[in-house]
Amino acid sequence: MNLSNAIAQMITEMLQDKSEIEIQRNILAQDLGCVPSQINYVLSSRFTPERGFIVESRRGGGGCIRITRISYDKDTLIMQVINSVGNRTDENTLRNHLVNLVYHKLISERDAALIMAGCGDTNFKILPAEIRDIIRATVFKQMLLTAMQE
Amino acid sequence: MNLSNAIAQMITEMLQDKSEIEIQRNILAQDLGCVPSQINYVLSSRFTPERGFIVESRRGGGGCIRITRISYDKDTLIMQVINSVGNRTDENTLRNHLVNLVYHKLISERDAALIMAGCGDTNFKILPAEIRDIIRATVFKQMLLTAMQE
DNA sequence: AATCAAAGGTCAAAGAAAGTCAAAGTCAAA
DNA sequence: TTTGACTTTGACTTTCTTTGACCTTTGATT
Repeated sequence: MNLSNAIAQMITEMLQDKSEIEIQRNILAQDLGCVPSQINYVLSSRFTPERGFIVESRRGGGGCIRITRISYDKDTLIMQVINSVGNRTDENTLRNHLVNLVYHKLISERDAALIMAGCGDTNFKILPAEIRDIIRATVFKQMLLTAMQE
Repeated sequence: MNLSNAIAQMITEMLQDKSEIEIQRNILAQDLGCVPSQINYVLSSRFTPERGFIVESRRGGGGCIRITRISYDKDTLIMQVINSVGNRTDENTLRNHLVNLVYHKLISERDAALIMAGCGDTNFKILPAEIRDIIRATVFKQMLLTAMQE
């Protein structure tokens, strides 16, 4: 496992029973033995809005980074996801959405796996990249809506 | 025996008592004394959906290749379907396959609906017809295998 | 106000995987 | 013997990660 995943896991654990934590970037980096900017990398690659997080920060003395898990109104989360997907989306963003949907128990892990299988980049290898993202978005929305029925 | 067969056999052995392994391409290649891209060749020529495998990968630091095997002695009909689909298929044929699979209780109606949602012609409207059938077949096989994982 | 130290932020380069593709090699069948 | 399928190889590409130099913001001190 690489460093970034370890950091992400640690942060996730800190968030286990709270909906919000505050960390000090330099301290965390020192504890982990990595450079401070690596924390930023982890946050921007994994604690994204698609996965249901808000990240805020304050600089200067006493500064810190606050990571908040967004709580959604379930009825509208689906529509928000579909909206934010729009008519094109890449594989990673989609995976993030799915992680979030599963977390909020709007779809099962199984359905998520099935959807991911249908939307993975390998399926669209023969298509030019721009078209891939369009097809992916279409397939995704169709499947998601189907998964939501009943 | 040629190199590719040897590599395939080695991977098969690694999968003997697990249903899933993760390998590092460069390391395996080095162990075997072959160029890394040969691993890709073996995977794409032998560890295909038709033979009951799912192959996924991550690039970058800490990246790896995951190979999942579907236990196919048990699921013979599934494999027959996947094989008969081949690399292109139209929507109607697919629907018939799904009806048949549901009838034999090899997949749930729900899974069938999800798969159909992912493979329907509307999703591929913007693609030329020949390509549609190719993408559809790929998506279908991928999803069907995923649905089979317990 | 001016300054300073203590945060955190940005960005680009280097590193670490895996993927792609086409050229060249092999070998059996027609 | 020519052809065509399958294999081998390596140069080049893409994606993700790690690192470090430099920048900006903020609160405290003078």
